[in-house]
Amino acid sequence: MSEHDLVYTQTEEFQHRVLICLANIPSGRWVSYQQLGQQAGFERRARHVAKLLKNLPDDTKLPWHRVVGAGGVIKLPADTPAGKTQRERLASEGWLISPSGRLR
DNA sequence: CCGTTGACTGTCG
DNA sequence: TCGACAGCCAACG
Repeated sequence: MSEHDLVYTQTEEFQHRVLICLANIPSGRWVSYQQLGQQAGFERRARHVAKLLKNLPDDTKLPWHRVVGAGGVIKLPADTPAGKTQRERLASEGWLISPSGRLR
């Protein structure tokens, strides 16, 4: 057994908890990167939450589209595949999206 | 060890 | 409302 098997790093803990919280976000709601990090127990890692989401496999069933910027603003550019997917999904869950990306 | 890099954020003008 | 900017912090080269 290697030392790695014994040490649950901060990073692994962070990723594990964030993904669990992500899976629990109900349809029709959104959370900011920062809020998701806080729910997972990490206060100042909004950017790391973003990085984690970015690295998710394309075929993941996790609701990554419900994670947006503070105040409910979509951060992914509208002219990218992921950006379009996010807008489509949020719209299908009842959100109106202003040109600037703000959810209503 | 150090500078860069982000699906970020709050403050300021 | 919008851009610039300073914090943020692990990962990378």
